[in-house]
Amino acid sequence: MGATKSDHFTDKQNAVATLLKAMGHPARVAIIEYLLKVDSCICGDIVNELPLAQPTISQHLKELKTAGLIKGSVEGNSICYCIDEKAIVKLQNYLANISSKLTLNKSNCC
Amino acid sequence: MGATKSDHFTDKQNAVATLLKAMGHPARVAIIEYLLKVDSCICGDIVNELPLAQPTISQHLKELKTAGLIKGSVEGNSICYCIDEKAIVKLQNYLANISSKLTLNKSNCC
DNA sequence: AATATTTATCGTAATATTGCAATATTAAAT
DNA sequence: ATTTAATATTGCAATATTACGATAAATATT
Repeated sequence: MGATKSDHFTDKQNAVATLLKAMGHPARVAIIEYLLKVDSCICGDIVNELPLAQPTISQHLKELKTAGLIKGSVEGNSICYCIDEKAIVKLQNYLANISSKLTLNKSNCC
Repeated sequence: MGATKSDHFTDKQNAVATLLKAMGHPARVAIIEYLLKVDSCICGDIVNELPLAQPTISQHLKELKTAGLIKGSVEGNSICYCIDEKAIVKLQNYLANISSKLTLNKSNCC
């Protein structure tokens, strides 16, 4: 084996896992942070910012886009990427929900 | 290649990525949700709840534990697992920070 | 002590991910 | 139409992950 058994879990669980996994790599965290830093979605530049080869970054950008964490639109001969706020909010809400349930249940034994 | 170049990124970026990655699998999302559902950290049972073999679950639990998302303590002949609130809060804060910066920068072009 | 129960570890096969060089694609600029 | 610049795709090697059967380790129970 080796393939994740996604069909055994709920759609919600798979959806959340997909988002978390997409962000679960330092290069992709760095990309998100860079997009955040440059404020609006500045085009290009990402390759010069990170210590990775251009094809590698392109691949990471694709993964972030597929997961729905960033959006990209063609802008001249370069491409303009920016964070998709909706995805971030989704994750934020999911974690906030866990967190609030945890603080409610103070019966924790560990 | 194939190994992540963690040494090229900041400690913070690596730390966040590690947490996100640990949660970035449906089985581990399901484990977290189950621990949340049963309120306090009930021991055992996890294997019966999920559609995966016992060694596989044991492995996922280990990953969650290594990442710091859950804590486990021996309780008789079984082991008592529960969510480590600190890790959840860390992720929550990280995403909240991104989110607030995004809503501030309404100069988004996409 | 022997048995049962629970969890961990080992070994291994299947698959996925990461990273990059080489190359292709696309659109702007000359 | 050529050249330049930016991004994507392909192909491939190295490594990591996922999953499970078999087995081990630890503790409870009888």
